[in-house]
Amino acid sequence: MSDLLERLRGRGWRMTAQRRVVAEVLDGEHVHLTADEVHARAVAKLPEISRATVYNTLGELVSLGEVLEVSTDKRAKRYDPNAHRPHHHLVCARCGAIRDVRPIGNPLADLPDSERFGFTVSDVEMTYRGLCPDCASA
Amino acid sequence: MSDLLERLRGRGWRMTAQRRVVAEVLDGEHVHLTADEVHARAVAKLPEISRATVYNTLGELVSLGEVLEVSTDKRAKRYDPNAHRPHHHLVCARCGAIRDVRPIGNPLADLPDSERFGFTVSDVEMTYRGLCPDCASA
DNA sequence: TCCTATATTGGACTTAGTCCAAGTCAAGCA
DNA sequence: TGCTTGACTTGGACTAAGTCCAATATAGGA
Ligand SMILES: [Mn+2]
Ligand SMILES: [Mn+2]
Ligand SMILES: [Zn+2]
Ligand SMILES: [Zn+2]
Repeated sequence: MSDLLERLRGRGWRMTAQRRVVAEVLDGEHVHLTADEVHARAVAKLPEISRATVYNTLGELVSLGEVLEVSTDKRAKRYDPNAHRPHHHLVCARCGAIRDVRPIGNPLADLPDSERFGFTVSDVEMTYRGLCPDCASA
Repeated sequence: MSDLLERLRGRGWRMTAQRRVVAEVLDGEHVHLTADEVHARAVAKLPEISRATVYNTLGELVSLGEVLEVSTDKRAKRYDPNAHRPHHHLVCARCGAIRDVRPIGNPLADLPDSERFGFTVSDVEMTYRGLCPDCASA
């Protein structure tokens, strides 16, 4: 994620301890944390970081296209650092576990003109639901 | 929607003025109202109906499978009476207009085993995004 | 018509998130 | 290296969406 920090510096960002910590927390694959989870992990590394700064930083990262907001459940938004390789999500209906998935085919092409109601369709978001191995065997 | 009222009576529901009004408000196609919108329209017909009752009734309808909860934007949940014919949604990114759509093919089959991570996948929810005719021409 | 389990109500409470005025500090410059 | 300053951070107040509850009302069966 230090390439992320580089890109941000390139865009004129001041490199503060808070922003560095948020970027660190958002590192890895299958990472889909809520703002409060990001805050909790950030506090572990930098105790004085505020909720407001976490929200600010996440919002900035989203509007720069470096992080995606996903709303797979009906609760808090989740923040997904895997923004540069398009993907969809598979969610456990019981425990909430989330995985990144890449279905085959092009779902945009599967919406016939007669079902477009004159819209200019540019994007599709898919959420698969089911039970993860742990929850299925319990 | 009076067949809905019949089904509810059959399930032992007391038929109150409040429940009748909520059911009336949720009538039609392409209906995707928030709880507050349902409440506002219900108040127009039955001024003394409370927010709590609207939430209670919507929750009951959802758990009976008569109404779907959809979260197409990141704001309030929307309530969709079109629960008996499976469908997906097409949302205008600018004004929020929502249409019911039926893509061709079976998106469940498009998720290869190697992308299932051992999950038992049972369902998929698709949200197409774009601009509605009005917003595209503005 | 009466009775009572079921439904409704208003308001307090919670959760997720936004906003702001005041204080702090990163980074360019002397 | 030390100043300066505008960008950044902070805590707390505020909002929106939704839940919960004790008190009250009523649908529908006896
Ligand atoms: Mn993801
Ligand atoms: Mn719908
Ligand atoms: Zn699970
Ligand atoms: Zn529109």
